[in-house]
Amino acid sequence: MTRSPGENLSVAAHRATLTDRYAAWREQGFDANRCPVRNVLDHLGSKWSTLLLIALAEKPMRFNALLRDVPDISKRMLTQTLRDLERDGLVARQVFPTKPPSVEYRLSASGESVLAPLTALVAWAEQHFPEIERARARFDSAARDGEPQVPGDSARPESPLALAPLPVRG
Amino acid sequence: MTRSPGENLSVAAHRATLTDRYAAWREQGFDANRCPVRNVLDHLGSKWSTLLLIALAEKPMRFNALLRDVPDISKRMLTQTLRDLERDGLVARQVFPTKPPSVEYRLSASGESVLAPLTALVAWAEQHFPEIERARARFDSAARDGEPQVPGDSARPESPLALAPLPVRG
DNA sequence: CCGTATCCGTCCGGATACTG
DNA sequence: CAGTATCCGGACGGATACGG
Repeated sequence: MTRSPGENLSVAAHRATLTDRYAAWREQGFDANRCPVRNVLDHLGSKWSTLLLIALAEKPMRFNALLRDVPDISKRMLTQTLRDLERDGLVARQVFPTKPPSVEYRLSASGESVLAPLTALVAWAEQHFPEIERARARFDSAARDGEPQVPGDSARPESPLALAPLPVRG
Repeated sequence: MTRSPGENLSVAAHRATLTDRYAAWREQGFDANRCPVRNVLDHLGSKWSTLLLIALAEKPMRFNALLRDVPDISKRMLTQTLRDLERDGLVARQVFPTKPPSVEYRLSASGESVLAPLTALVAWAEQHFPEIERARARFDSAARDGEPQVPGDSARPESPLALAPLPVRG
């Protein structure tokens, strides 16, 4: 476990920020309507929204272009996700009265501003993807084997100096 | 619309990165199993995972402590979300053989490393939350009014210099 | 205390067909 | 071209009861 002090400091800073924000939401009663995580990130985390934002990051696109570009998305979900993004003001929809009509979708200023944190998250995801796959494989095989006690495996350190036994109330 | 050139450059950089990554996934046939967005971010975007990561960022916690701390989550969902996070290697589960047994959950090294991009996204969400709420209100009221053509409203600029009319093929 | 098991309603999301 | 309408299976997610 040789970690650079810089890394630790950075982690500590993020930890402090998140803890602080978390406390702030808590003071507001954790109202789902006022908690940005539950209100904004839930949206961004929906199945197709990030993929659409990334697709639109390159250039404005029309409905069927997006349909071809983003694989496996259905018309229904494309419409719905675009509507949600439009409602949140991240994507602007522009209709051209041609015949047949054409509709173009583009990132708004808000939509462009989310690219920065999104890029960071995507970079993290790509970087840690192999590690995550390994973790999943380990977890799944351990589950299949009935999670036996592997003597040499100190990955899950059954700490001997445990918590004090809890007083059993009631 | 006075935007600093620095902001524009930054947007351009993120745009380029995302476009590049997107092209890479496309070359791999966009296999859902190999696309980090669909594979990793879908998980992080699930209803409770980010909230749990933030809660655990402060300090390791036990099951019932999390249950009290994160409002509105049920036992079922807490168990399930923690399992998912554990499977992905973001959270480590440690059992202490006390009586009654106690279980502690803590961020793993991976889990700590995700705090950085997560903090960025949370910060974005908090910062743009008022703007998003305004956008939603505008969208909803426009929908109620049957989306009429408002003369003075140049928010949705029905651009006169539109795309060249599309050649109607077929 | 830390879960699992079960039931059950809701909504997500795909397939298909139809419209302006 | 750009959607809407409808159907429908299955996953999500809460409530409750029970187990180690």
